[in-house]
Amino acid sequence: MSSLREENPGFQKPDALDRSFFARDTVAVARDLIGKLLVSEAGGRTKGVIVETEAYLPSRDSACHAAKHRTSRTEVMFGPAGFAYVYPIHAKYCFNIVTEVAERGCAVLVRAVEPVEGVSLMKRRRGLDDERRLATGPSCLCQAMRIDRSMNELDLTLGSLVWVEEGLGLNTEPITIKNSKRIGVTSATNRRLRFYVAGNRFVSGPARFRT
DNA sequence: AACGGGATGGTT
DNA sequence: ACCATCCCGTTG
Repeated sequence: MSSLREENPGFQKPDALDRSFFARDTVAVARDLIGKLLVSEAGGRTKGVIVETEAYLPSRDSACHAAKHRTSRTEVMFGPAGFAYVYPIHAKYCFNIVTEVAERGCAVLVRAVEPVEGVSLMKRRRGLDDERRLATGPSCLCQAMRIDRSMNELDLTLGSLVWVEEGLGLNTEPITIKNSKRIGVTSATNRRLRFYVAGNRFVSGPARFRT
């Protein structure tokens, strides 16, 4: 009886992207999230432009957590789109957004943002001054924006605590979105399911993964 | 209860 | 290339 799992169409902030955005093909959502704004009001407001994502597909994707078994950990992935799937790994966290229709088991991992608000807060949380490294990498992003396990199963379309907004892009220049193999994934490596802003310095991975 | 493997990230 | 660190799913 988790109230988080209920859909609340009447209470969403105008700014938050609605469920119809997330309830689409996972690759399309991963690609379209590039350039959008990720906002967190957990312990103070932080905001960043999404510059890197990865798609984890509902079928024939052995790297997707939901692929093998439906367990308590992956339960939220089988619910409606627009909910957060936050899971721990190596004593850190990764932030995902559930996609498509319920029962499929798929999501998009947000791997990096370019900080645009709450930079000093991010610096304090990360213990760093180097802006480039504040929210580059999925677990660094979570630490910078204070996203943790308590946000698992949060409805992001409510526009409360954590949500995604329409962005005007990184700057006035047109951006190029490129794709590559997913980082750290050892199976299903034939598919190019990682999307990133070409040449953006806030994208994670070695140099050849950022150009 | 015990075990092994990560959608990591920082260091060598 | 190595490994600290810890959660989770599986196996016994």
